[in-house]
Amino acid sequence: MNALNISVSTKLYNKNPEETDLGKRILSKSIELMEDMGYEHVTFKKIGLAIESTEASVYRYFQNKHQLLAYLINWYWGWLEVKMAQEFMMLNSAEDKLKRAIELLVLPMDEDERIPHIDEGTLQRLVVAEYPKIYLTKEVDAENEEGYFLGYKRICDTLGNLALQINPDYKYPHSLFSTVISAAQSQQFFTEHLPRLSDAATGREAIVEFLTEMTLNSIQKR
Amino acid sequence: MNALNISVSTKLYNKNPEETDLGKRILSKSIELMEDMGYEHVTFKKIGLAIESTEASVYRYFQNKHQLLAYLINWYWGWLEVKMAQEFMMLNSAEDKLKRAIELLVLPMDEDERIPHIDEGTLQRLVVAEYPKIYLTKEVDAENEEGYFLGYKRICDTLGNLALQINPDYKYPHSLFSTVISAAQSQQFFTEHLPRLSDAATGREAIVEFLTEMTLNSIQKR
DNA sequence: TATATTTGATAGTATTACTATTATATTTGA
DNA sequence: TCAAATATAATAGTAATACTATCAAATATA
Repeated sequence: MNALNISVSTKLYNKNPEETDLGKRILSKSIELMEDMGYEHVTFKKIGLAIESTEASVYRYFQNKHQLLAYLINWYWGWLEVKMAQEFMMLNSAEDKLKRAIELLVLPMDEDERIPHIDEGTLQRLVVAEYPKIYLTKEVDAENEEGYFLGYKRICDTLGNLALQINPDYKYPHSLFSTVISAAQSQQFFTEHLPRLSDAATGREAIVEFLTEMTLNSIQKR
Repeated sequence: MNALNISVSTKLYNKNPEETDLGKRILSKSIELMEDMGYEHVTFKKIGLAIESTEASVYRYFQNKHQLLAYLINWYWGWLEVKMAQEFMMLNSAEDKLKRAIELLVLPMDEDERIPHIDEGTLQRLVVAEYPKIYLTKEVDAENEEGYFLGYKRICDTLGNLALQINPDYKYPHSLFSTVISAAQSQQFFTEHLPRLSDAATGREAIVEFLTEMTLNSIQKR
């Protein structure tokens, strides 16, 4: 049992990986492998090898690689939600909470030692590199019904509600935060790989500033 | 020869598909197939069948499916750039040009009858559904050097310069427009498949309004 | 008409994404 | 504590995919 448990929809696994040692090794090693060689180059055979077990064992926990990625990404959003809730308790204004949320999305993450089998920093980089792949498929509607995207939707809602506290007339809270969250990811990627698509040569702080300005200017009553 | 020719980097094909009848059929049918069944489910064998030729023929034009998608998406950005240039001639203020650019990104496209082998409307939907897949790979740095993302970068630059005409002190023109362009795509996708991530139940006009507001509020001097 | 190029037809290989089977551990619970 | 249930390891096998190679027929070009 963990000191902290992140809940992920049961549709995202065959057998709950958090409940066994082997399951935890699968999570831990697949984060590492996917971040190292990229989602496309990972196979269940390679994961089996990395966990010193077999391909078949991995299949017992996850139906396929896509489901495994969806699990990991949902776990990340769930964990970020917990993290945000913790930090929001120490802040009063909705504006401060939004600012902090943007920092959490962009700044590097420390390992949460309550959950030793998951390296949150590596997972964050994995999400940056792979995240749109879980919904950009022809199966999106079916998977949406199975709860594949709940984690992400909940975070958008939370932040959208903060925006409405600042300006109850703001018309686009969902669009704004799905945009901000996905920009938080893609600006990190662009800064590293396609710098002409960002102005953040100075690093992550600049991304935070860009997103914070964009968010607050959009919401503001005028 | 076309009345209008969109130039795409020679690194994006083995043999120029615009130069032969078979090549044009490959473009036309692969847009259709990818939009219908999704990138992942398309194979060169299926394209070969659709063009009433063979797998090997498709390989003569493109090294692999990823390169083919990159070609199509670059073609789309090239074409959009031409379209924007045309429309901008009829407008005076930078603000009007930005507004029109956002409409072109979001509103459905009519077929350009100067280019009969490419259905721009279908291609636009393909870009919405698949576009991040061309850069979210471990090969991104190598492919960036080959010019895989030039079309996109040029459009970001053009729009960024318009923003600087409105406010020469604006600090994040590249970040802003890579964000706006990618939000233009993802909001279309979300509206259709994950509506809780957008507020555009009323349709594309709402997306245009959301993006226009966000853009102008971000740029504005204050 | 000779030559070069493009295409069509076919074959073959390595890898991937699974499914199935069975023997052996390990856990559970009566 | 022993029997039953469950989990895992080891292995095998299949269909599809992503290519590469070969060669003859068709077509264009000089």
